[in-house]
Amino acid sequence: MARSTLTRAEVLDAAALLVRQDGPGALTMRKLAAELGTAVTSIYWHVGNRESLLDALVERTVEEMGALAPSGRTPADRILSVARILRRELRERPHLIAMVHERGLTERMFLPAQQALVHEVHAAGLRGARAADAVRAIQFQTIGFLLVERNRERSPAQSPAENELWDPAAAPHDPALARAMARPADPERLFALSVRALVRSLLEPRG
Amino acid sequence: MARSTLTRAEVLDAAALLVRQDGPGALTMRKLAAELGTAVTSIYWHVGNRESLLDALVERTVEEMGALAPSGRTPADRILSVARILRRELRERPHLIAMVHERGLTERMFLPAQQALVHEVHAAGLRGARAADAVRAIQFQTIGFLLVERNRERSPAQSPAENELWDPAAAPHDPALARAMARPADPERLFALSVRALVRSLLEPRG
DNA sequence: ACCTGAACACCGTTCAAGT
DNA sequence: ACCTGAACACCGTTCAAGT
Repeated sequence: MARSTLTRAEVLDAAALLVRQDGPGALTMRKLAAELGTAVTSIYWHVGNRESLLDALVERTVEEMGALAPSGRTPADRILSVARILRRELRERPHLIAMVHERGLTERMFLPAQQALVHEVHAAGLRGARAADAVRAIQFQTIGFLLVERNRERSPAQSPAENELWDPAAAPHDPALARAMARPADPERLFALSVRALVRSLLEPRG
Repeated sequence: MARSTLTRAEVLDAAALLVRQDGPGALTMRKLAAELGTAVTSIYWHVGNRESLLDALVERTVEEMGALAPSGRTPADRILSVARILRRELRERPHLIAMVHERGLTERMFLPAQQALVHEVHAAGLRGARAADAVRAIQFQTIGFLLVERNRERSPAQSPAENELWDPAAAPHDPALARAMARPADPERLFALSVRALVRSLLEPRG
């Protein structure tokens, strides 16, 4: 009942599964071999070594981020929709995205989104260097936000917790502010609010 | 010519040196022991194990981020100055900051900055929940920007490079835009521009 | 209280040998 | 062309033993 010969694609699939579940640290050549029912060394024949196996997974992830369709009536709305799509896609593949990030391929992964942003910013009337600045500012903000957000989620047991950090004494004249800082942030809301605020300012006439 | 007895502080110093130079991956218990001229196992007596050694380094970094003094005449200027100080501090300790980030302690590290932001946002007239949102939006943007920026620097050999990604055909009606996208971004400028744009919008009356 | 070497269970990788 | 086991050089960690 032996498998037909092992395939590079099979190796990648099994590896992707391990990484999706428990992150790259959980991907061991020996564990992977056990999963596939082969000798460790066969894997080397198909993918070279661990590093290039991970590279191949990253490459696949970058390709998967291809298509995206903005929606909304105004350029500002459509830009927000692009940001939201990015957010959703990234949140579905946290480990793999982190690996893309580590390999410095974030930019290439975001090219489709970047092109959509260029289109919208142009439609909003921005031109030349100012349009390029706006696209980059939005792109940095979106990606940056997601990196921060992901970090927060990964470590739910902050010490000290936010509410310990913000006792009312910290903002003596505005207890409502202190209370608001002590409450956990709603990332979805904060994300939309931030992108909207930045976009409003960038698309403003003059500048 | 034997050393006087080994010290926890000595272990931390030597470890910090290794990490500052080549990142946490370069910190090996055996290498560290060699550096200190002791047996590997002595280190365990002083710091427990590798993980808690790294934790201790991170703790020290968090403490070092303590003081910061905003400057400038308007709240908006002072907020920008806080963001700039953060940027400078973080750029001086890239590896350690990444470790703080990995351990989910970014928030605690940023508490002093957060408090400064609360002060300025309050001075600008914002109150309650709206002030809290503004503080968080600025904080997320600043930290996020730095994470993205750091990632770019760490991997200068993007493939394909930005200028290959942006040939003039990509933005048919605005060659100036295409040229601007093909040029490398100036992070310092983009950072100031982004923070200013976001702050302007957040501090605006109404909202 | 502090340090030591030996040993254990894990890695990634190479290589000569098989079919 | 594909797979194998043995071996190598590295890890972090534990432990009984020293002083």
